Amino acid sequence: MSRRRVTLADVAKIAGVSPTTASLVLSGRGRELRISQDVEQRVLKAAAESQYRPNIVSVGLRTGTTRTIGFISDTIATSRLAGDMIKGALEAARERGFMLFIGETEGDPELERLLLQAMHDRQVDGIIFASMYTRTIKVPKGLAATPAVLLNALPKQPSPLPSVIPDEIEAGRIAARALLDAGYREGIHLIGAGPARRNVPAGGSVAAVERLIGIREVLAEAGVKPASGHVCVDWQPEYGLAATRALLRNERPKALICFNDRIALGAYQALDDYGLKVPADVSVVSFDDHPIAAWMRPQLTTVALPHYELGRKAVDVLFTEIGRDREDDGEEGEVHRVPMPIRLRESIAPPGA
Amino acid sequence: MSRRRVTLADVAKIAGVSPTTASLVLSGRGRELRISQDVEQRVLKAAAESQYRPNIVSVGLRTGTTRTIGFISDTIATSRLAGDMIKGALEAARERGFMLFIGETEGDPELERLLLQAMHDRQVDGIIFASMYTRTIKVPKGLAATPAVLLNALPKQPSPLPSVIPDEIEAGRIAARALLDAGYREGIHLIGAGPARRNVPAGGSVAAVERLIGIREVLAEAGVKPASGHVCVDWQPEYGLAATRALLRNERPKALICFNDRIALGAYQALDDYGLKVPADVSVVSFDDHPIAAWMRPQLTTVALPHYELGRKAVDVLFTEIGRDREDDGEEGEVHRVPMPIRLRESIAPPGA
DNA sequence: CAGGTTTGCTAAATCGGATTAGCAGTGCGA
DNA sequence: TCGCACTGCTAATCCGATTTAGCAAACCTG
Repeated sequence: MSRRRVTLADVAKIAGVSPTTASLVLSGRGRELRISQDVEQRVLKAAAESQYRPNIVSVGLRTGTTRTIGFISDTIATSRLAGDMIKGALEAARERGFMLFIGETEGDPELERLLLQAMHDRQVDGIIFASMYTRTIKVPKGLAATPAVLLNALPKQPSPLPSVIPDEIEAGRIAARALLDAGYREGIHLIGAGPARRNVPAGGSVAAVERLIGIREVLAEAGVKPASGHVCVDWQPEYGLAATRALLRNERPKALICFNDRIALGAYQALDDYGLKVPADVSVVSFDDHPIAAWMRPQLTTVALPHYELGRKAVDVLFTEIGRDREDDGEEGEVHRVPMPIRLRESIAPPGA
Repeated sequence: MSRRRVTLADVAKIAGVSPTTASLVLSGRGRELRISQDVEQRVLKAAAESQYRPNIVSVGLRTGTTRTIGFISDTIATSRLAGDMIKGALEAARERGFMLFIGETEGDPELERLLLQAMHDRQVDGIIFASMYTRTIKVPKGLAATPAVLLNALPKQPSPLPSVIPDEIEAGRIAARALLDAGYREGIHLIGAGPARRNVPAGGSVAAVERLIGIREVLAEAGVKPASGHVCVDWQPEYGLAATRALLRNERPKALICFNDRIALGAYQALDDYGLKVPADVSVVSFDDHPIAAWMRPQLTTVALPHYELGRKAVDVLFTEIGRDREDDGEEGEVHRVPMPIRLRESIAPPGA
C-alpha cells in the first residue's frame, strides 16, 4: 500500500539528469545557472508526474530553515478569544507556506524554558510569544536566539523584541465617544476601573490602564467627568454584578462603561434586579466583543478585541524580523498597535429615549 | 551574542572520543555496546557542560521520526471548547516529548489536502484529525499514510482508523436520570430534538441522535414518555428561545431537557418572559457545559463535553497506533468513548419545591 | 605460543536535499 | 592551430545525527 516517498534522486533518475541539475531546476535557479530548456522541461515533467515533494526535514538540515514558526502562549483554553488569535496567525503563516507549532506555558517559567528549547531543537524559524490577555511580561531568556515577536504583551524590561498589541487607548476613546455621540453628558459611570487613573485592578493588565486613559481623555475634552468608577478585582460577571448593585443602591446612572463584556453581563443582571431597562433607562457600552455580547439581550455594544488581526499582524511582523539581517539594528522594540473596532448593537440609546 | 549550536561532534571532541561513541553513550546504548564506564562518564560530562541538545531535524532525517504530531481540525475558533481539546492533546504530547503542529481546514477539502501534505512534508509521526463538534466525516485520502486518529468524529465509510468521541448516549441517560432522580415523571419536554428518534436536525450531528437515544432509553425504562419534543434547526439561543416560547403558548412544562447550553440560554429567556422561575417552576438540564452555563442564573446543570479528556485520549490512542507494527491488523477502526460527567448546579429542583 | 574470543572503540555510509567547485564540449578570434 | 571564453551539466561536500561493519589490543585456552 504505502510506498517510500519520491526523492529528488528519483526525479533526477527519471529525467535522466544528475540530482544537482534536478535541484537547480526545481529551486528555480535553472535559468540563472544555464540549464537548457529541454532539460528543464524534463525535470519539471518528472517531478510533476512522480508527485515529488521536497522533504522539508532534509532541507531544514541543510539550510537551517524549516518553514515553521513556534507559537507559545500562556493559555489557549481560557477564552474563546485565544482561538481567533491562533487562527489569524495560522492563516497568515499558511499563506506563506509555514506551519505553526503551538505550546502552552500556563505561566510556568520552567515550562516556558522547556518549550523554547523544544522549539529550538526543531529549528523553528521564529517564535511568537503570546499572552492571552494584554499585559507586561518578563521576556524569557533564550527567546532572542531566533527572531521573535511579543503578541498581546509588552516587555517589562526594555527589550529589542517588537510587540503587537490591541490599541486599547483608542478603544477607550471610541467607547467614550459612543456615549457622547448618543448625547450623554452626565451620569456616566465606570464599572471595572476608575474613576481616577490609579484606580485599576492589580495584576498589570494593560487593558484597564489604557482603556481608562482613552475614556478619560475623550470625556475630558468634552468637559465631562465620569460620575463614578468601580474597580473590579477580577473582571468576571459576579464582580460586575456586585459593583453595579453597589452603585444602584445610591444612584440612578444614565450610562455605564463596563470594562469588559463579562462585567457587563453582571451589570445587566444588576440593572434587571432594579427594574432598569437597557438601553431605555441605562445605556451600556463595553469592551472585548466576547461571544456572549451578541447573545445578551439587548445585544451589547462593545469595542472588539481584534484577536484574529492580532494573530495575523504578529506573523507579518515576525516575517520582517526574519527577513532582517541580524545586527542591522533597525527600529528595535517597536510596538505595533492594532485598531479595535466598535460593534454597534442595541445597548446604547439617546438619553430619555 | 548568538553562537552556533553545540553538536554531537563538539561533545565528542571535548570528551576525546569519536562521534560514534558519543552517540552510543547518549542514546543509552553504551552499556549494551561495551563502552567503558570511564568513557561514558566523560561523554556525559561533556554533554552536560556544553549543554548539548540533539538537533531533532537531523535525527528526523536519519531516523524518520520527528517527535511531532499533526493536529488538523475543521475549526478551532468556533468555540472555546476546541481550546480544551487542543490543550489536552498538547499536554499529553508534551509529556512524551512531542510537539503539535496545528492546522485548520475550515471544512475545505482542498485545504485539507494541502495541510496533510504540509504535515507529511515535515515528517510528522502521526496525525489527529479532529472535528469541533461530533459528527461523521469523510476520511480524506492520504490520512492513512501515517498513523492517524479521528477525534470527535466517526468515519462515514468503514475505515481502519480508530476514533475518539464523547459518550453521548450515556450523556443522554445521565441527563434523563437527573430529572428522574429529582422526582419528575411527567411534564418533561425536549428542546432541540425529539420526541421521536427521527426528529433530529439535519447535518449529521452525532450529539442529537445519541443524546436522544440515551434520554429515551432511560425514560422508557422508568415508564415515562417525553411530553413533547422540539427540533431546533440550529442549536443557537434564538432557536431555543423560539422553541420554548412555542411550547409555553400551549403548556406549562415541569422540566426541560435542552440539547445544549446555548439552547438552554434561549429557554431561560423564554421562561423568564412567561414569568416562570428556574428551578422552582421548571427544572432545566442541558448538555455541553459551555462557559455560559456557569454564568447563567440560576447556574445551569449540564452534562459536560469532556474536551480536555478527548484531546488527551486522542494522543494516547495515536501512540498505540504509532507503536503498532504496520499490517499487524489488531482491532481496526475501534471507537473509544470518553465519559461525559454531569455538572450539578442550580437548575434542577424536585417538583413543587 | 598459535589461534580464537572478548573488549572497547571508530571509520564510513546514510538520510535527502543545497551548494560550491569544476569539467567536458563548442565556438571564435588571432 | 592554439588559447580563451562560454555553455551546460555534474561530482563532491556538507548539514548533524544514527547505525553497520569492522579493527586493534588484551585475554584466554589447550
